[in-house]
Amino acid sequence: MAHAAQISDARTSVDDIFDLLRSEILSLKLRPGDKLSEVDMAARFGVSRQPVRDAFSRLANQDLLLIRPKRATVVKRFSTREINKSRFVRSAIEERVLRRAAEFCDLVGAARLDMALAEQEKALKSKDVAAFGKLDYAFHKILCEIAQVDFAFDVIMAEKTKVDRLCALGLAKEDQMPELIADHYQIAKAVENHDADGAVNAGMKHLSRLDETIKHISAQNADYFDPDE
Amino acid sequence: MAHAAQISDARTSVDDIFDLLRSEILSLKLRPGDKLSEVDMAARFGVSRQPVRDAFSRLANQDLLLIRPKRATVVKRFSTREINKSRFVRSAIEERVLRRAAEFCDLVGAARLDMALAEQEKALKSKDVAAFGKLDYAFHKILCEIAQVDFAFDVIMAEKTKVDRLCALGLAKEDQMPELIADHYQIAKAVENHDADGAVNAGMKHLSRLDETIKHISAQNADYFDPDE
DNA sequence: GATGCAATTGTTGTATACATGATTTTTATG
DNA sequence: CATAAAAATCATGTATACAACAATTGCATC
Repeated sequence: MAHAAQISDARTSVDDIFDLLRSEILSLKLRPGDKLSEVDMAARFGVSRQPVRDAFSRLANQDLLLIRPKRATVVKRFSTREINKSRFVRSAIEERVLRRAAEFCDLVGAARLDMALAEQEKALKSKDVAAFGKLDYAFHKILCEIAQVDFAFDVIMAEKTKVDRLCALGLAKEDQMPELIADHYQIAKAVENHDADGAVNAGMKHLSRLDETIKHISAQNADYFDPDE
Repeated sequence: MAHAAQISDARTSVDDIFDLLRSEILSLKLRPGDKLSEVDMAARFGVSRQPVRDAFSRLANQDLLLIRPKRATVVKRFSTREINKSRFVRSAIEERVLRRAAEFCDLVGAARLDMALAEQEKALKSKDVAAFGKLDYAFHKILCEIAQVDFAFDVIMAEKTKVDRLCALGLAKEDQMPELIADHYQIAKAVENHDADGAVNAGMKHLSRLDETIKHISAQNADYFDPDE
């Protein structure tokens, strides 16, 4: 879900504002708790309040903004409940994907995985973190395609996006790349060998790395978290 | 997700319009492909276009409306891809929930399940389909609570809602109640006996009933479906 | 009668003005 | 100086008017 409501090619100013604000929120240029004013944004973009309102509304529907009528609009804080939910969903989905991938992987699929791994190694060598981020997405997408459940990637990406905003707070990703690639290697090889349990084990280990990162970050940035019970 | 953007107690006219239209769409009073006009709705609710616009925007973000700039706004048709996605997600989540429920179920949990089953039997006897619908939701919610993953119910409900709109097209639910309750009984007993595999098997059988219903409906109502490849 | 063009209608997008309520600042008072 | 009430400010909610474009309709023409 959470996608483009307009497939149409006609981009409106609402689309522009929405995209920009979204990226600023996800990259933490706008931080949890920051207040946003419709009139300020309108001035910034040189438009009236109306398009800004629409953009705000969309962002609120994606749980990135909290509109408090008659008070103010703020960037949403992290919620431990939402994080747990996201983690749970992703874990459940990925297990299914990996089991199916191990079942259906053929020579073409194996070749695609190997190629993806090679590109990741290349990104590692040139320490290109941004490129690795994209390759990470691509890797999981390939797994979904091998598993013949393309749509599962929608879900994974949606959940991953939520957590990415949190992880942007974290330490240098550069240091994590070797471990992550090693995980990917293990996953790919298990899938290629039709070893479903092995793939799931490797996948769960892969996901569990996130847990530690999140624990670490949430301890250090309590002010970015919702004070939910 | 798909929740209340406003936790606040101040309900606006946008909230009213949103809730009403949403229920009309989900209950198929408004049918896939139906055109909605902002001015018509505004007149109907006795407000200006603006609140209607906001409500439309929210519904579009929940994939219930499709806003086509400068053209029209229509109730979204069903998409087989979305249905498959929903089915996949729910299946994966429910498996996890059932495994955990079987692991964590204690006497209190067992008692709650038994009580829920009794209420369902009562609804069956009085042929109260509406009541059974709510009890169905409640049953799955109890399972999530026993599994200590309350948040999983959010996901299940979100996915269930999507499919419910489709199933509203279907045959009399009255006839299905006995089977569904029998499923619930099997699930509950397996969970109470800490039989994870048994619970999952029963759960998957339970979900697979939906598949047949959906297949049947989609064959008969092709015009309500997106012409996606 | 069929066809192509033009005017009309209907749709959403945007700008502006005002309403309403929460927040902040100011001011008066003890 | 502390405190409380009142006024000003600032936030979003709503109404109205106009703009831009797509679809439809009607009419003239062949």
